[in-house]
Amino acid sequence: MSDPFDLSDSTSNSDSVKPRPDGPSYLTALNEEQADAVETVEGAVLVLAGAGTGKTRVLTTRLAHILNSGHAHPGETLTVTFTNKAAREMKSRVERILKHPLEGWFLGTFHSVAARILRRHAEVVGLKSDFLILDTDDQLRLLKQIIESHDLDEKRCPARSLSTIINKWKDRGLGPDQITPAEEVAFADTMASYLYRDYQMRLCKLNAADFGDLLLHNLTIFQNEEQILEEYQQRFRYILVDEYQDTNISQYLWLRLLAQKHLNICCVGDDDQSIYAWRGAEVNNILNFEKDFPGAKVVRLERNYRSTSHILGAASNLIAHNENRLGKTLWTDVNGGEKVRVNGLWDGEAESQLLLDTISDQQLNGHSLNEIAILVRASHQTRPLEERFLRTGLPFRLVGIMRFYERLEIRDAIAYLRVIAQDSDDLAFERIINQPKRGVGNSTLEKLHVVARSADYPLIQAARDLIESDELRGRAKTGLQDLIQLIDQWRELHRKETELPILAQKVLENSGYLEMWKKDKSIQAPGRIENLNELINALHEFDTLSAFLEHISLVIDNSERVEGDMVNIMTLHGAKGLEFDTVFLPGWEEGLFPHQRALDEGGLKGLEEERRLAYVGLTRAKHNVMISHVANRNVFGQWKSALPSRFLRELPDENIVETSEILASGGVEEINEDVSDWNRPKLGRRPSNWKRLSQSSQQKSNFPETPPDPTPNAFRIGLRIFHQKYGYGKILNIEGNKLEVSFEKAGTKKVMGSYVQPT
DNA sequence: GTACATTCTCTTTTT
DNA sequence: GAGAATGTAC
Repeated sequence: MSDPFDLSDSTSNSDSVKPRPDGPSYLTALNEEQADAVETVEGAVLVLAGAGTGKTRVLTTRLAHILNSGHAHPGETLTVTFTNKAAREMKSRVERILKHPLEGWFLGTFHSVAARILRRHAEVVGLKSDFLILDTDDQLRLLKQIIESHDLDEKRCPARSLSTIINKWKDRGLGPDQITPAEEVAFADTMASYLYRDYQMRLCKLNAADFGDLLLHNLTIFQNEEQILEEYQQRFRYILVDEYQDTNISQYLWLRLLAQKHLNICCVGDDDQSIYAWRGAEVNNILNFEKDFPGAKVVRLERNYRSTSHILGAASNLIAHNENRLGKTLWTDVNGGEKVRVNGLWDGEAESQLLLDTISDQQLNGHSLNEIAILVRASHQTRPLEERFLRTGLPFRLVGIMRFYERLEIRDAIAYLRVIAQDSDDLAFERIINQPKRGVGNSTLEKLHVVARSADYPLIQAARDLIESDELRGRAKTGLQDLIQLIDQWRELHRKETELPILAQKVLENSGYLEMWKKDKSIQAPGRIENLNELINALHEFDTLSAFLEHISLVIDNSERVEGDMVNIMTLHGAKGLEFDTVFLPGWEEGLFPHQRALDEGGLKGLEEERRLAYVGLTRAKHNVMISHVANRNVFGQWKSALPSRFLRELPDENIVETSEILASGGVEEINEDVSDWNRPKLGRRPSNWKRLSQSSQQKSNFPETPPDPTPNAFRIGLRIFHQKYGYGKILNIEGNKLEVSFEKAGTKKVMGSYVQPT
């Protein structure tokens, strides 16, 4: 069975390889450019590797070659990737080439390597080596508290915006002291840098670091303690970097500091696949490489071993519309193949249906479902697909959409464990204090905060003190007392080195947390209990609680079921680095893809990044691509009419086959006019007057999701109608396109005529 | 003061 | 359609 996560090149490129009688066998499988990139061991090397040109092969072979040829011991190499998946893959492939397992080297994500270094020198930046790594959710809670503590209006100064601002500063390597007045942004009357400083102080008190801190603290350590920097510079004789186009400034500075001594750095990347600018990635890092490392060797990999010429043609033409790129010409000698299919459909329902039908056909024709992927722009697009898959009974897996460790119940359970591990973990304590309900509400919590703040000690300590005093009474007091007692018991178990699964089991049972979900009769509850059991199960793999907590904060991998033959559903971002026989790309509509927000916030740059995303999507496919767009999409429970994505216009006719069930009168021509005008109207603002060519999909499905017919209904008073949300009702009055309706269940409401249907 | 019901706002992508 | 913020009932 094929493994969907196998990053190996689909096609062996042995046919194109000139015989290379010299050197070890792993080198003989490379083409000329690849071999050049691998064998240029000394000095700085930039490998510009287009999609499907054997990038991973080059990186792994190069590392194996450095080790095998005696240039360095594993401990003298540093290899950084962006995802744990990529790191794992790289490790196993290098070990496969060398035919023995390796230990003690630095191979991992930027964040995990930085965390490892930071733990060794935490005291330099005022942390203890067992500092806690906060994830996005924790960070947001903390910022919210800080905003509240300064009596700022949360509506006008949302924690989310502040986190974006602070993260951006951190991505650029700027600590609170480096924020110049010119850097200050409009947030709460230029209080952002002040709040940033406050936030960092809070983190320090909590003995915690957020994702950005891992790199930023590393930089501080390197800049302040020269001998520590030198130690690492000396140690890392060879540095390898994957996905260099995605590095942000602090990662870039980090790499540059580390590489300064030996200057043996090899970065692999593709500017056309840079899709993380929103996260601070700086494409200039790749564009400036030769300036940063004078005399650097640049190797271009342009021979594509993955896709057919039609797919490559479509992708190349699309990406050629970007102005900001180094420019590469991918080529293949695999000619022909099937053209890229483009389908216009009436609504999301019809789209899902078409996808499922096509997939069923492929399955009948003996295709492996593992080799099929549906790549969406935004994760909420997966839900209607899921429902359709479940109804049809076709197996599927969601890759990276709902991360296991981000689930509510898992986060709660982990919070319990965190409280056991660290007294100072206020965030975790706050999370579990009234979960399950034990009568400790907001006002009690506020009292705890006041005490903790004035005495400058952890929340849990404040709880202990308040129980002793007369401040609390009733259920708040007993509830809190019981909780503290339980925590002390659990800590005792932990001290006695109770096995983690047993400890967790006891925690979940004694706390009543498990019971809470057992009593819950919502549909999700059984699934949550299952997840909790899965968590207990996962704990078997860890010896200590702190090892587990470290794992979850950085290796937030999904516990996906990889086994079995299933269709892969994931976001375009999540698909980078993967490849499949058949790729479905639904939702190519203006506003969704390119996403309106990317355009609003990023302008032309935003558009170009969206286009790169489209390029990434297309180039995942080996043999078949099917793109689809719909005329009506239900966003938010509201029907919006949508125009086909401008990207469709950028695919050459000779590489595509277009079929459409819809016909636009007005609107579609407008999309053709001026490609450089990125500022399109918002999704559905302009009526597009779609006409359905076939009624088939409407007849097939009489689900309430069916969008309103675009032709105006002849409403009259007394007509019985159906509304999606309110159900059946009678029209009482008509004012323009607004109707006053007396609903059978929901009472009298005013609704838009376009949202009701005559029955 | 807490728990429950209701309203209101957002949803791009992630280590 | 969910999660949080707000309002209302104990």
